[in-house]
Amino acid sequence: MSSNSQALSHQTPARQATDAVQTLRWSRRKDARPGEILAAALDLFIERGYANTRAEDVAERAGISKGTLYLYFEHKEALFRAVVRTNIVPLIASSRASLESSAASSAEQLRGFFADWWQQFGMTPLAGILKLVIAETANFPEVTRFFHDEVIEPSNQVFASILRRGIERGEFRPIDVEATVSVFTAPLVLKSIWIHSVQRCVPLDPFFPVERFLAAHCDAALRYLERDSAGTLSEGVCLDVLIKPDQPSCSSRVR
Amino acid sequence: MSSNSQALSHQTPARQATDAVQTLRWSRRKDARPGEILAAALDLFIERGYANTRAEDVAERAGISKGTLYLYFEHKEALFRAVVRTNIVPLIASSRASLESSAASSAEQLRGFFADWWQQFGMTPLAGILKLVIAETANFPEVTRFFHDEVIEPSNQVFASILRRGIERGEFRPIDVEATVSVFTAPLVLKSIWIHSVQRCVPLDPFFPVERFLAAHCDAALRYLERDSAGTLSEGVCLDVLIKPDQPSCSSRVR
DNA sequence: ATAGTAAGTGACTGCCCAGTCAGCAACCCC
DNA sequence: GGGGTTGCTGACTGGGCAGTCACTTACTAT
Repeated sequence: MSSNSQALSHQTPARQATDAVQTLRWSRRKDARPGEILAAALDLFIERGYANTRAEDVAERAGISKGTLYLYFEHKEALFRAVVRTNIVPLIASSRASLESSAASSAEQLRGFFADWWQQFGMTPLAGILKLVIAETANFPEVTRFFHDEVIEPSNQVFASILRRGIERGEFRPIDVEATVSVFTAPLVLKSIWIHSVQRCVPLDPFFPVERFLAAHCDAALRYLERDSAGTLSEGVCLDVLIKPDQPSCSSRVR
Repeated sequence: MSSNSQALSHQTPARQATDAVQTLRWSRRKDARPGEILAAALDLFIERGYANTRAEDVAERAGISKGTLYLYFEHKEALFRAVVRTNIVPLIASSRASLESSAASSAEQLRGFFADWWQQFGMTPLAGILKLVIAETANFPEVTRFFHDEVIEPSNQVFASILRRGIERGEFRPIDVEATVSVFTAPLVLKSIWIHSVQRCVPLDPFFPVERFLAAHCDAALRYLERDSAGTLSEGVCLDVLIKPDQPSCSSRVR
C-alpha cells in the first residue's frame, strides 16, 4: 500500500469487481486442480511433444496461471512423470482383471486379448503416451523403464500365458513363446505409435481401414499357432532349443 | 615440459606457429565440412534427440566452430532435414536395385526381403533416423511426409509386389495384400525403433537374441501365406471383399 | 466484523541457446 | 612479399521459457 506500489498496478479500483472470468480465475478448488492440470498436460504433450509444450500453455488450458501450476507440481519434469503414471496406473489394474478365470478356448482368449488391447489401449489417447515415452526416452530414461516394467512387460506376460495355456492344452502348436509375443504384439503397438506420428502427416488410405489390418493381424497370429498345418513353406525353428516351458538355464542368471 | 608455457597465454611468440590443434582448427576444407557436419549431427540427433542437441555440440563434434556450421547450413532445421535426406537417399537407390530380376521362389524372395531389410536398415544407424522422425513428427511434418513417401511407401511396395507375384504364381494363398504388408513389416519396424528407445533403458534379455525374433517373424509370415493349411483356428476373412485385384466396390466410395 | 490462513496470480529473473558478424588466418596469385 | 579472397572463429545479441515470489483474493474461525 505504499505510494509507489501503484506504479505497476493494473487494477483500476473502479473495475476490479465481479467480472465472471475473474471470479472463475480466483476460484479456489484445491482438489480439482491436479486432475485438470494433468488432463491439460496430457493433451498438450501428446499434441506437441514435451519440449514444445510450455508450462504456461498447460496452465492456460487448465484454466489457471503458471504460478498455480507450480503450486501443484515441482518441475515440468515432475508433471511429465505424473502424466505418465496417473494415466497408466488404472490401465494396469484393468488388464490384470481380464486375465485369468476365462474358460474359453485359447484361440478365443487370444482374439479377446487382441481386441481388448486395441480397444482399451491402441485406440485410446493412451497410445499417445506410448509414442510420447518413446520420443522422450533420451530425456527420461526412468520413465521409459517405468513404462516398460508396468505396462509393456505385464501385457506381454498376459499374452505369453495365453500362449502357454494353449500349448499345454494342445490347442496351439509348440512355438517359441517369447519370440511369438514379440512378433505379434508389434503390429498393434506400431499401429498405435503410427496413429500419433506418421498418420498425422499422411492420412490413412480410406480404403484401408483399421478393421482390415486388425483382421489380418488376428488371422496371422492364429494361423501361426494352429497345430495341423503342413508347413511346406516355413521350416520352423529348432524348437528343442527355443521353447522353454520352465526356463532351465535362465533361472541361474544373476541380476 | 617447460613450466609456465602452459599458462593461458596461448600465443607465446616462439610457439604460436605449428600447434597441431590450432592448425587443425583453421584448416580450410570446404568440401569435407558438410559431410563431417552431417555425420556429427546424425550421431547427436539420434543420441539425444533434436531439441536436446545444441548447434555448438554438433560443431564441436565436427571439429569446427558454431559459426562455421552456419556457413554450411542456414538453420538448425535445415541441418535436420539434410541429415534425414542425405542418409536416406542412398537407401532408396539400393532398395530399388535388389527388387525385380529375381527368379527365386516367392518364399525365398520374401525371406530375402526380410533379411535385407534388417541388414540394410533395421540393424544400422538408419533405424535411428526412423525413430528420430517419429519422435519429431510434431516439429517437422514435412520431414515425416518425405520419409513416408521416399522410404516407407517404396519399401512397402516391394513387399507387396513379392506377395502379388507369389499369389499369381500360386505359391501363396490369396490374402489381403495391403493388410499383410502392414502386419508383417510391423515387427521389423518396431524392433528398429525399440533398439533406439526402450532398449536403451531396459537392456534386451541376453537369452532372447534378435535371431530368435527374426526367425519367428519370418516363420510366421510364411505360415500365414502358405496355401495348404487347414485353417481350423482362424476363420480367414471375407476375401471377396478384402482382396482387391482391381478394387471393384471401393472405387465408388466418396471421401 | 475481522484476523488469519490458504489458494491463486503474473511480472520478473536468470539461464540457455539459435543465429550473427566483425575480425582473423590460410591460401592463392601475381 | 603483399594484396585479395575465402574459410573460419567465438564473443555477442536477442528471444524464449522454466521457475520464483511479493502480492491479491477467497474462505474460515472466532
